[in-house]
Amino acid sequence: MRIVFMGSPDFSVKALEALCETDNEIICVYTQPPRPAGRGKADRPTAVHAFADAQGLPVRTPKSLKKDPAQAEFGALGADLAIVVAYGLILPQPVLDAPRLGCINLHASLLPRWRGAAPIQRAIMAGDRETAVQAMVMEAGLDTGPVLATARTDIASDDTAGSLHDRLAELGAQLLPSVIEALAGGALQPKAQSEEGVIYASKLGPEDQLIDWSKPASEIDCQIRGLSPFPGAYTFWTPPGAEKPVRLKLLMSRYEEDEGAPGEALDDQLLIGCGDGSVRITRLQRPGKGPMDVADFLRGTPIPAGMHFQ
RNA sequence: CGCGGGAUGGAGCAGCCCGGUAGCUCGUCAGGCUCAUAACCUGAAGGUCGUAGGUUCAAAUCCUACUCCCGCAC
Repeated sequence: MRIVFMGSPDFSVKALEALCETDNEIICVYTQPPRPAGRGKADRPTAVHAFADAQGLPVRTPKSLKKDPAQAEFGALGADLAIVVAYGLILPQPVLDAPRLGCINLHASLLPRWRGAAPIQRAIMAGDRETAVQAMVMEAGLDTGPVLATARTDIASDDTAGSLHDRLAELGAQLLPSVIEALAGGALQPKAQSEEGVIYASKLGPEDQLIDWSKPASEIDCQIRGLSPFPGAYTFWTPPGAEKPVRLKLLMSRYEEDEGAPGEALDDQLLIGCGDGSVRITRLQRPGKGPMDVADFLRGTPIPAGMHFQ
């Protein structure tokens, strides 16, 4: 089949890789245009862009697909199918209708739960015990289409957005080829999503990152792991001798039942009291430094019981 | 020319402002204590202080350039 692939971040690359190993023809790769990113403000191509270049695949990076020239170019490809994985642009109806077999989206949640931008992080932050990567037929609505296939996975108490992301990307990559094959043979029955349990996974913002120590420990633990390693949950802490508090990113934690004042260190091993219970921090990052295990951090910077975090 | 932080034995840090013997916590190794230990005691090894220049009697520390790492709403 002649397939158009549309995707942008790391998560999409796994799927594209898997696609490359099938005998389908990838006639074009759509991805977000290079944007100023990272340190030097330089325009950086997306992960998918870089991979496609390395594979010698043709790449297109329209800013939008709402206008006609872009839509006409898409239509002119004469694709059988479009595979969309975390592309980041809305596909208008004319685009959805262009490929002979339509557009298939790979989404990292158990729909209709966590439709939208940040399903992996939101699932962990909400304390979900299970999630999935699903293939669905795309419609005009945001992640509303009927589901074609599902690969489930449990969320462990030590999962982070990073570990879950990698696992789901892998599951998605495994799932995709069989979905395409079954679809080509007409053997797949799309199943409409339930109308109950619809939740949208809104984009992550700064208000999601700052830790409120008065919240229950279970929530804070999920917040820390759900935002790790990116963008990271943080708290403010004043180093000994310093005047201003600095941002401390907390990257890994474990829920504990010990009770204590919110934001206060309950021992010298970074057990921090919360509104209900406490969390043991096990990995963190201080400004200007790389991520490190708490044991390393404490060697250079002891945190005695009683110290406070904001 | 976007802004800011950082680089010091194996790990994590202090020292730099106010140049003058390389320091802390831990790890490693040896010995001791102990029924025993990741516990405790004693001792030892291990660093061209990111790189290249400059100033100086003397530079981790002051000046200049460079490299690499990190944060700034992916």
